[in-house]
Amino acid sequence: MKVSVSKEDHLKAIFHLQQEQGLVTTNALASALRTRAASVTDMLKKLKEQKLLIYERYKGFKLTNEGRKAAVHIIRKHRLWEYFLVKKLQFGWDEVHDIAEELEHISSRELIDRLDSFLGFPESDPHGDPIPDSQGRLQVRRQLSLLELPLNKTAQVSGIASQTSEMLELLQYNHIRLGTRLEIRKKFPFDNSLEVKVRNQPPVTLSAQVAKNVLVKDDESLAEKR
Amino acid sequence: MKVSVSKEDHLKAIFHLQQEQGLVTTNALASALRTRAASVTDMLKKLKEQKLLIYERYKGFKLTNEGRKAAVHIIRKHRLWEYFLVKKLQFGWDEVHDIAEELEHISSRELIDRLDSFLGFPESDPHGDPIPDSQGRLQVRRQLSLLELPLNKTAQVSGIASQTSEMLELLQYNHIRLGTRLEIRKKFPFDNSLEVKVRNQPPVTLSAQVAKNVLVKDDESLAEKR
DNA sequence: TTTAAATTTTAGATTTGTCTAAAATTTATT
DNA sequence: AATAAATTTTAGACAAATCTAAAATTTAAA
Repeated sequence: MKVSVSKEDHLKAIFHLQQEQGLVTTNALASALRTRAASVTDMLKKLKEQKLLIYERYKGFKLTNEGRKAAVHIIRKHRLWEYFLVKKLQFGWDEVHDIAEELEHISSRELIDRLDSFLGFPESDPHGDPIPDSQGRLQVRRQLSLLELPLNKTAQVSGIASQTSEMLELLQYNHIRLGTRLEIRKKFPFDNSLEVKVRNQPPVTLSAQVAKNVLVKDDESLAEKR
Repeated sequence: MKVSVSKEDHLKAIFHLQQEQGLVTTNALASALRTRAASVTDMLKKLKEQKLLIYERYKGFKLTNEGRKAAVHIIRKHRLWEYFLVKKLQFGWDEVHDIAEELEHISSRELIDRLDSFLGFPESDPHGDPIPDSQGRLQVRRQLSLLELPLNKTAQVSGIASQTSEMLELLQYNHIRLGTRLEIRKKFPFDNSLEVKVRNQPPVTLSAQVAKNVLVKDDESLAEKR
């Protein structure tokens, strides 16, 4: 039985939700894929039949090893194509997602491995997300609070813990939002405040209270996944 | 209404058969696409509805201007990707067809125009077939026998009319096969034999009997198509 | 020009992926 | 614990692309 485009989309979405939320629900998956819960259920059964998913009705589901491997390979393709589009074809990093969304379904493994080599085995895509290698190894970047981030390690904002509008305004003012890459230049033990540097911006100081609520993913945790 | 992958395959096949055979029949199309005549009929109706095809039952069919334009664009994509695969990813020219067959269905026009530019606006793909430009202009190369090819005009072997094993052995020995580029250096009126030059090979002499059965496409007929 | 053969089309089925509406099940709340 | 609310699944329908078998039409041959 084939792994269709739609099945690949489901695998990928399940993988991402598993990473972000831990557990995945039918509804969450449906809304991530902009489809209906009933359609998701249908697909879950098919993926189960292909042993890509462990699934029991009403009891939740998660990827098998094989399913995870398939998902990681799709992510590898997506990110390599994004890198290609930006670095070789001069697209802006914000223009490439939809095109990569199509390219990721091209099946040839040989193609992808050669593309990888042609691009010089890049480690992360234009958005800073790590590119799995040809063995399916993916650097995992765990989420931590900005307070815990070591000095001078670049990281990417991956979440805001407490979203009061006052806090968002403050972050906005300092050019910090989801996806922003930044690093800590200085830590002040007196009040645990931090000096933070964002690319193309002057350094800014954040209080511990704010920093605690800014979640980031560091770029270099080399934990091996799968 | 969308133009699905399958519709694109049909448009492309119709275009190619139109070029080679002049008229296209339901059966010929079915066999080119390895499908059944009934399925082709179904698709013809859909293409007609989208005004990509002029079609009346039992009376044959041909592409409209719009249909031809769509077909040429798919061919453009196919050939640019082939060029990319061979020139940038170091694939052999004989390994790229199936991969390009998938890539040609990626929809972004922007992508293709940038790819074209990245590749330096190549004029023909690794098999020597001309690449349509972004306006859909396509150099047409007509097929002729090697006997009719003018002196010192490069051409590419596009077919062997009579495929006896003796003849194929002779051609093999002289490094001539499908896709080989060659030109005629000398014509001997006495017996109509020819001296032929293949790149990286010493010149060889072919009898008229052989030359008559070697079909080539010359590189320079600049007739404009659509 | 009738008949036979080949081609093409229609009719009806099948598969895949999707949907809505209703039923089943689980989770949360009095 | 009983009921309400939310979630998930089933049942049944639909569109797209395909198929087989039979019917319609055209072409070729006797």
